[in-house]
Amino acid sequence: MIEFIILGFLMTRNMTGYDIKQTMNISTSNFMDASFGSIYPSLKRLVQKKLIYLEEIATNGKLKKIYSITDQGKEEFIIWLKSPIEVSKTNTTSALSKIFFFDNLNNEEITNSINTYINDLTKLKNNLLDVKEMLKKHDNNFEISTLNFGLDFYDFTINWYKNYLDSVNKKL
Amino acid sequence: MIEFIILGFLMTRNMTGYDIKQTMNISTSNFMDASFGSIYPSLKRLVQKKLIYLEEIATNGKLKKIYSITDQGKEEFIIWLKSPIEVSKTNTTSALSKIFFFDNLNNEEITNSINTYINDLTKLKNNLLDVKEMLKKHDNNFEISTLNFGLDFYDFTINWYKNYLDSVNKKL
DNA sequence: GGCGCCATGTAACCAGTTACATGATTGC
DNA sequence: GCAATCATGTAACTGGTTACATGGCGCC
Repeated sequence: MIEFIILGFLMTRNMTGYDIKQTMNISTSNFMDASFGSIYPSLKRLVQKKLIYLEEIATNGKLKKIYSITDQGKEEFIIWLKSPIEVSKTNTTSALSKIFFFDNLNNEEITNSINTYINDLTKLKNNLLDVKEMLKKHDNNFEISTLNFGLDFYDFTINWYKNYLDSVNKKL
Repeated sequence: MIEFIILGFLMTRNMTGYDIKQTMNISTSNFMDASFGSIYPSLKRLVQKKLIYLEEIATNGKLKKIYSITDQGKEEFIIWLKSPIEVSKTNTTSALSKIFFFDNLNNEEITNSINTYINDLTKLKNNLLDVKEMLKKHDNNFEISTLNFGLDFYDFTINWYKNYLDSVNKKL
């Protein structure tokens, strides 16, 4: 996850590990954050995989490590970005971390991705409706509020992404 | 987390590790799940802490491990249940895992907990509004959709819990 | 001269999951 | 007889966080 976020940032400009952390603080920290303890090791791994490369720049006698994305890195990032958004029952991070970088895709690609996502969410919602019916029939006394929250949450999310799609397509 | 869920289940009846997993499957899996690989080690730890105890029952010559909650376990569970619901920017699990077990609290305790939660959510929402204003002023071009999702998500959640409170208090 | 920010890094820990291993019992 | 379910458990891995360690630079 964090590795793709880093690639996404490096799509727009070259950065140090510290820059990445600062940028996350003001842009993504609302839905996803990472500590230096995960950023620096991720950078190391990304260099090993040749998805980014490292230039050590001497500024005032001090070394700064500037990272840039490679062509292979760009490719892998776009593959990840286009891959279906993982549906989660409780967590919105997976979807948000992709739409944050959607300016790297064209409108058709965005529309496809979001439509697939809305479809997947609708399936989950219908599954949950089935569960609710089943529980009702079997007359058990489990707390139903959490299940209702799930249903309302799916409705909210599905609706939100429908509106998002509208606004994306109005831009053209 | 999973340890408290287990305690919550044992509040109503004695169970084996397997029972706990089955019960989670039909009741909490909508918002939280756990594998055997976390359930069995958790049970071991809970016994060590004396929050539950173990009776090995021979059924048809085969040993079954039945776990029961101790008085100390009940106490710790209620302390956890009454403790403030952790606010999360993207995840609903923390809140749901508590309201699932709220039949262990009285209406006043539930109302206090939810009001605190709504308050905390409102603070987070206002922080995010400030961030949005700041970003607007500084005219940067970060994707704003994710921030808007955050705001709408807070609104949805705050509203949902207000309605939940109404329904809880109507029951009396 | 000391505070805050820039800058990089690692070791220990955490709360789980996945995959594997084992074996009894039940129902068709 | 064999598949599904009941039942328990562990080792390796995962994707991080927290805390710690280090040191330079700018500025008041």
